[in-house]
Amino acid sequence: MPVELSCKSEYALLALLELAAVYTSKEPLQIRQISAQQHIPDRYLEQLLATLRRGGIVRSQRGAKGGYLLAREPRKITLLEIVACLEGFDAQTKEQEDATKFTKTLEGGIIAEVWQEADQAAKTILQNYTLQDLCDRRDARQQLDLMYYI
Amino acid sequence: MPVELSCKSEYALLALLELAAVYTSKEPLQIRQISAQQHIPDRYLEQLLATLRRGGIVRSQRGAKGGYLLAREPRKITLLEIVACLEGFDAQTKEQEDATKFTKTLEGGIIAEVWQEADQAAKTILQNYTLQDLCDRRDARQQLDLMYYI
DNA sequence: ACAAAACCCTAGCAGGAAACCGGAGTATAC
DNA sequence: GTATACTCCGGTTTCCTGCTAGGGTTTTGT
Repeated sequence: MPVELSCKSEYALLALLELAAVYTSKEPLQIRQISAQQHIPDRYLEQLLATLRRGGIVRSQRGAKGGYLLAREPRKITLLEIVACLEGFDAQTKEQEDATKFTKTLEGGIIAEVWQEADQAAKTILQNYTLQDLCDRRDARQQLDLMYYI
Repeated sequence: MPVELSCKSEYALLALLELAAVYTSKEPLQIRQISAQQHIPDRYLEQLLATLRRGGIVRSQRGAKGGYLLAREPRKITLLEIVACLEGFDAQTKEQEDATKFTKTLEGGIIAEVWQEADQAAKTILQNYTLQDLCDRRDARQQLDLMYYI
């Protein structure tokens, strides 16, 4: 299981899906609403949304009647961008880490190269999925479930 | 950095590279030799080699003049097999975990599917590399470094 | 102006996994 | 039979994740 889905990323994606669902209304969604809907600890979700805001993925409206909105349209937000924001690899930090950590020894460098290749393959998958894609897939699934129910 | 290289896997791969280098001699390599060569804590390496033995990747010779050997030729050992042995995902355990953990909610199921796709992409890379490939690449690199030195 | 609603920061804790160490036992070579 | 080296099992230390806590700041509604 090289690619692990952390609880953190899971929560963030669920929250972003909620925001994407109401994106066209331009109305902010509050932390309480999201946490209640998706069963996420609200104080924890607050931190995640703050991180996403600093990463330019959502923007916030302070004060009463405030809340969170997507910073861009769901089609313009890739899953890679989201996990990169949360897990905090700035593309520089990680390159340096992987490049310098074991390049001292020849074998270590070889191993790091292969791992980076596997990493790149996984990243490419996440790069090619947008929030909109997830919404579309959910809607399709929901439609399907409904048909089976009838 | 979806795909992380754990210290455990790194150590194991370095040790296996040492074993692969002397594979044709049929002579066992001792823990002390490997740990000294690659700067790995010997008592820890012992555990890793025990795991690899239970996974059928190396075999051991007890007693004086004992040590470890590869169970098969380096060409027949894939990197995926190695990390699967160490990280302990039996292909059953992980499938169940990913399938049941969040399929209760619709959104969670969608997310898990995408993650599994990314995971599969990374696994495929590791599946297509063998120990022999790493050895070959190391030898080529070594040759190159030597040419630059002269 | 004032209070309530909501976001904003920082610190810290509990649990568990990863990394590592030690001691007593067991098989093999000589 | 002794030295050598693996084997089993348990303990310790360190680190990270998920989560909680308590204060602060900004905005809205009246």
